[in-house]
Amino acid sequence: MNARTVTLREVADRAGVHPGTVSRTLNEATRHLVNAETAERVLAAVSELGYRPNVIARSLRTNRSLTIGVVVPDLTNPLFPPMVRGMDDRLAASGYTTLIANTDNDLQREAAVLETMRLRQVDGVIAATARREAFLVDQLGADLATVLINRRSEAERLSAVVADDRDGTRQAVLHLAAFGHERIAYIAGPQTLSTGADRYEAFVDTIESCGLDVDPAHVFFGEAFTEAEGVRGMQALLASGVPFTAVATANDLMALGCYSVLAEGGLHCPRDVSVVGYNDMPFADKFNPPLTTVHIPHYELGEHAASTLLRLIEHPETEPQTRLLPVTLVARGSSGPAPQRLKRRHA
Amino acid sequence: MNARTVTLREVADRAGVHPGTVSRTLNEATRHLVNAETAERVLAAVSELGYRPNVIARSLRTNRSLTIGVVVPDLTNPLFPPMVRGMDDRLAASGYTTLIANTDNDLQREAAVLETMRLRQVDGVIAATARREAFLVDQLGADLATVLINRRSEAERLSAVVADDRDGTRQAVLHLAAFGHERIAYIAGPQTLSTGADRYEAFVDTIESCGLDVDPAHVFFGEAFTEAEGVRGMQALLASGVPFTAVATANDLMALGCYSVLAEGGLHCPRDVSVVGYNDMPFADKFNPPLTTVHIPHYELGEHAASTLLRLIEHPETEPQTRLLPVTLVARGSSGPAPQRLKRRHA
DNA sequence: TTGAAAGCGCTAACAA
DNA sequence: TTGTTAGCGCTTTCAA
Repeated sequence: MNARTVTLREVADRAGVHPGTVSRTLNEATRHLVNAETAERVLAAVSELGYRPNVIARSLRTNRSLTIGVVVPDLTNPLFPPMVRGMDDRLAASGYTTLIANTDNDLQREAAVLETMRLRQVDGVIAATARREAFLVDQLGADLATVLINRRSEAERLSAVVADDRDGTRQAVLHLAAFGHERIAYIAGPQTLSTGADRYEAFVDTIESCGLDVDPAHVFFGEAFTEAEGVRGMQALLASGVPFTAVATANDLMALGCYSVLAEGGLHCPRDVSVVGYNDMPFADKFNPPLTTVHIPHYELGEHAASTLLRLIEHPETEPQTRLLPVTLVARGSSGPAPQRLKRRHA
Repeated sequence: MNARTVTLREVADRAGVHPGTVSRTLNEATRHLVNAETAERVLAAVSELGYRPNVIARSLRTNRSLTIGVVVPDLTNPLFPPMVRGMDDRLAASGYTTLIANTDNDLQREAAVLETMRLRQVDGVIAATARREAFLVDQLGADLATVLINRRSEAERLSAVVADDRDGTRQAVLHLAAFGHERIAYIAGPQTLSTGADRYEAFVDTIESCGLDVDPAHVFFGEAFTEAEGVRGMQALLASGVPFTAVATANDLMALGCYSVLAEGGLHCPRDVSVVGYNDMPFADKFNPPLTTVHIPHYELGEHAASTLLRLIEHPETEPQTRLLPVTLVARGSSGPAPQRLKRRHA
């Protein structure tokens, strides 16, 4: 702290009142209890002395830190900054401050991070980690207001705000089907993440609802939502020898991985193979070709998660609810009509 | 807070010692003052009761919040997440928690954000805002440990960690010169930001040191580091009618803006015009063409800023110092040999 | 090596 | 409407 710390007591002395009165003047909820004239005198003293309330002392007394913990796998993943901003903007508007922590999808770090947040007495937590095992769920929820984002609660015991992954995948597949594609491959995300599992299931459902078949050779299960896994996926798909004219991916980075394998193999996207991503990450429109993908309202997800959490803090007895936000397919250059004749797709 | 809050006093009771002893046991610095056996008993009680120290109470007492404020213009700008992670990783390792706030380059928000941080008794601030006017400088520094990142301190009164913008721009221009370009245009960033001004000055210096001239018609001053300004810049450059074979930009987004104008005008990059960006933003290698640009060690900038701040907090009397981190040109597909013959570059 | 006591700055129940 | 009082949970001087 700096030397120039003015306390409530000093303000009280200056205004010739009791510290309690100053406190009452400064607090919205109790301001009405104090005489207008007195309040004026207090406020004058406050500005003369440049008084700023000590939030820490207040928190100690009130047991509310006005702080919310936000847990993300990695802020560096372009998905999360918009979400976080959505939360922060909403929370800041209500006087809350946001504590952001990265877990790198590591359970140990996740535990450590949550511990830190508890120690800091956060009033609530928004968790953007997508792991399906109910690790957070067990720890939190019961004694800390918690909202999940981008991940449903398996047991439905926690409130969640998620994008409609099933519908998004459905739109992606229908988009390809409308282009006449009948052999559509899929590069799935990790099935340990709810996003990975949901999207894969929706893929299967939609393919079948189109009267098409899911050839096991047409599905690759990535171990992470990364470009490298996209590369592995497309390589495996091509190596299988089973022809396809389009591939849907569980994530834009994977789609990017497909791009490079296709290019290396002398295959043109979308002329030879259409590619559809997922997420509409920033600059997806700048890629070569511009990526057709499913847009997720990241910022709004964040906002809704924040609102939901705020409500939960106000009314702890609220029933958990899952909020599903709509997504939209963004058609760009990476998808087009199915080739007339199926050629072999070997690299 | 939840019902299950165990206090120091309860631990003391359980261990049959005085609260002071528990405190001493739990604090690194004073642990040696307590008998090994006693300490063991205390630690046992701690884990039996699941005690967690109340950080807020500690802060109130010690006047240290173990919290650092980080001020960025906009977390959504891909520059900042890696910086923030660099800081956070370093700070977390020392037990500090990071409070991130966005200003949107708005002075009012900046003031509000800093006020919030003061109220929260942050132990220090890292400011990543690049505005040149010494707004923060006036407010901070004197009474709060402050480190600037990505921006030098005009008066050199604050410590700063910056990338070597002059050298980066130099490298970019020399790269183009080595390709035989003699008419090199420049799309500059806002001159109100130190990054914008430094890079522009380095551009002029380097061009001249190459024995070339800076034609005023070859320079466009963007009002923001955005794609839209890149578009405006390239349009202006082409409209001027003064031929050029390459353009350096103060920022990757601006380079992206150039791409679209060139494409619209039927000009090929790099065959007709080479383009060089700045920052090496994520996925710059995925653009069409892959962008030649100057790589900045964002993560390391963050780490260094954090280390510098930590040192400053430990030793407040340290002289302010500016740390310059090296940058490197990354040659990719958007730059190539100058066309043999200068053609008119009208759109 | 440990206990006692005071107090960080604030809020809130109670009294006046 | 205001003052009084107590105390949030912790650290830290001082004394033993």
